[in-house]
Amino acid sequence: MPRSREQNLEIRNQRSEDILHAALNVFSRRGMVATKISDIAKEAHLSHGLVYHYFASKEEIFTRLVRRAADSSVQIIEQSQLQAGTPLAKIKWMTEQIFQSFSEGQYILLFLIMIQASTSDAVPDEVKQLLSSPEFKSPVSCLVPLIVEGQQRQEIIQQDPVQLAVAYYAFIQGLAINKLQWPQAPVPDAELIIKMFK
Amino acid sequence: MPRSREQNLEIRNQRSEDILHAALNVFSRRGMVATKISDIAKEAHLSHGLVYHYFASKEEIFTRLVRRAADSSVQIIEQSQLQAGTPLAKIKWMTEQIFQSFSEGQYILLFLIMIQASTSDAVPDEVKQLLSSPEFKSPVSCLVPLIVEGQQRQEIIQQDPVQLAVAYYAFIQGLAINKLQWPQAPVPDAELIIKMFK
DNA sequence: CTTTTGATTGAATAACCAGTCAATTAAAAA
DNA sequence: TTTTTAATTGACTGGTTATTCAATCAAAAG
Repeated sequence: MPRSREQNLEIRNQRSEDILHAALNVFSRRGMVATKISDIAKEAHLSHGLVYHYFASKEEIFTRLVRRAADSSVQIIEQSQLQAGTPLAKIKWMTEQIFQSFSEGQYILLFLIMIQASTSDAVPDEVKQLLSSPEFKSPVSCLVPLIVEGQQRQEIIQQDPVQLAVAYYAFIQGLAINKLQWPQAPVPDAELIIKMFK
Repeated sequence: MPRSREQNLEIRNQRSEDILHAALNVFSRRGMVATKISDIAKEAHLSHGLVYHYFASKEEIFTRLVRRAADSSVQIIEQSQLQAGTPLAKIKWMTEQIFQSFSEGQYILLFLIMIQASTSDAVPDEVKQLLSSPEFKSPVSCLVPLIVEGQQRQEIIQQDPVQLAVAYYAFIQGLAINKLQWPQAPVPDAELIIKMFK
């Protein structure tokens, strides 16, 4: 008798997780196109044939990771909305969460995948559709209402809220990229970025 | 009789400039690896064979653009040093120059090439050597002395100058990337980023 | 130890693309 | 118009990599 259904399921979950994890590491450093399936297989310590047993293509793997990255960012934003306190306090809390995750190691890679996805023309069509679909909430558009509320309470400077949100998000993206370039460089204090709202 | 030496020289200069210009556009949107020589040729309205008449390889073209980008950034930094005024005023002037160039259109693409060059593992070895060579001055290391001077004059907040420089540069990089994603989004005022030093 | 089933492998194939080169074209001047 | 020379073209070659698939392996249970 062979393995039970559950045992096989567990193996499959484990393997596909291994592959996604390996792919995240390689994609974030080399980009999707420059990454060979054999690079992913090597990183995950398995054969390239097995990668195709679990995923139809390199593009499917990339798309899965973009989905995951989008989910993560939504999660962080939603959690910050649930925090008690003023809008600015929520933004600060969110910033601290993001900075903390930058120092840990997997969320920042998802962040970098997201930057690739939204920056490069050389991504799968499915990714382009995902990012331009109405249900995809960009961090900038999520941030704007919070900023407006803070401005009504006079705790945030009176400036174009979209511009402030763009600047905030640009800063975060820039720090993520910097972290990739110099992993040992310290992440600044959340207060430094919050200053732009005052 | 054929064309004169000068006429041919002019044609060659023009063509190689066409190719570099086209390559800059395509590279910045698709990345080096995802860009085919035929993409560059199409963008420049000439045949792919001609690209090889002027350049030995795709990598040579990319490396040339990275050199150009490095030169541009050095130029802006040096110009800012020549400005009259306090260190913070110099930084502000530099920021304004950079923001202005972001709205124009070719310098920002060089900036994006530089980000690719320093972020991706999939760049030619020559680029890696260039960026790690001692004569290459990174913007961060150029900025640190200026920040230290500003701190001595009490016009810049007393914080780790490297961290401030990293944050400043991250912000600039992030804005460049944002501009690629949403070209119509307004570039913020230089004063917004200067706040972090106060 | 044998059987069963699905995970796993890697040789084989197919598609793509960088880079080459023989042939063509275009411009200038005789 | 003809000649000369260098720019320009695009069919072709070689190497690389995505993807397939027939064969093998490994674990569980009788």
